[in-house]
Amino acid sequence: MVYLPKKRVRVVADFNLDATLRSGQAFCWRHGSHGWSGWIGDYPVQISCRDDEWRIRHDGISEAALAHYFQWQVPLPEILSTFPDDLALREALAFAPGLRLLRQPPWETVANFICSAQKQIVQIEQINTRLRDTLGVPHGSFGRSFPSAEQVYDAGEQTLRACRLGYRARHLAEASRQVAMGEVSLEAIETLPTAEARIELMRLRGVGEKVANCVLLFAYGRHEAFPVDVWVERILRDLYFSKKRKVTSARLRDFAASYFGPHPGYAQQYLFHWYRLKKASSPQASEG
DNA sequence: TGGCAGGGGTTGA
DNA sequence: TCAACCCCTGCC
Repeated sequence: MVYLPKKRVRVVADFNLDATLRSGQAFCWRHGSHGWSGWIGDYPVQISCRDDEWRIRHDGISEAALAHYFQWQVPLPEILSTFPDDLALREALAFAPGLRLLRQPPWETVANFICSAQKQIVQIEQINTRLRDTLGVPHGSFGRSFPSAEQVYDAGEQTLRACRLGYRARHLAEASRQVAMGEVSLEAIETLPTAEARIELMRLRGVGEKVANCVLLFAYGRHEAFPVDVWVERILRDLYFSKKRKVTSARLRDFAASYFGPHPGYAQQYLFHWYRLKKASSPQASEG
């Protein structure tokens, strides 16, 4: 265990670190006996919670950057109060109170979700680690930060295949080139309306509608983005539709856009986390 | 211990 | 609309 300097101890209301980091939105955090270790951009960070007090060790990251990443300034109760009052959401909220959507670095988020195609969370975490170990910049004995688009582009597809990305290597190599060459500006996307931002992201190789929505939600803070993957499809069909009738994916998307209010992305994160960890593993899972 | 099915998607025909 | 794409895990 490598310890970073302890520079800050602070208390944050309505913040559930475990649920936030286990909910499948970030892949650079690892839990150990001393809490969570991970990265915020190029900065290694260690966090634990004891006696309702957050103990944060880091190496130079600003307080503003910490708050931005964890979205501590977001009025969570106000957002949750906009959710429709149904049984599933009530259970999901009770299961993980204080779960927050992160604001992760755009390039790292794009790369992670390009690699996520047909992968389980554990496997995405392994790929994230291999990309860091192979291509990232060393930060003392703590490890390596996530490689930039330029570093991934320089590495080339064969190196990415050696990181066991499989067919995703070609996608990530090409996407890194598009970003490194400035064909797609991840900075400019920040200022675009969500619909235009989605189209711009989907110009990247390996980025379809689902990945684009993940990036919009987890990197750009667009709570209106609603990624529909096989889990979310499963959840919506199970909880909100009759199992006897076939429901198309397009119908599910329309339903989500109109049903969950102004923050559907937040709602899906609570449902996803709850359903994946609790409901799917319970004997009643198929009873709906 | 090895074979097999399937997984948090995208692309291109 | 559908096959192809790679690798890993769980199951038998």
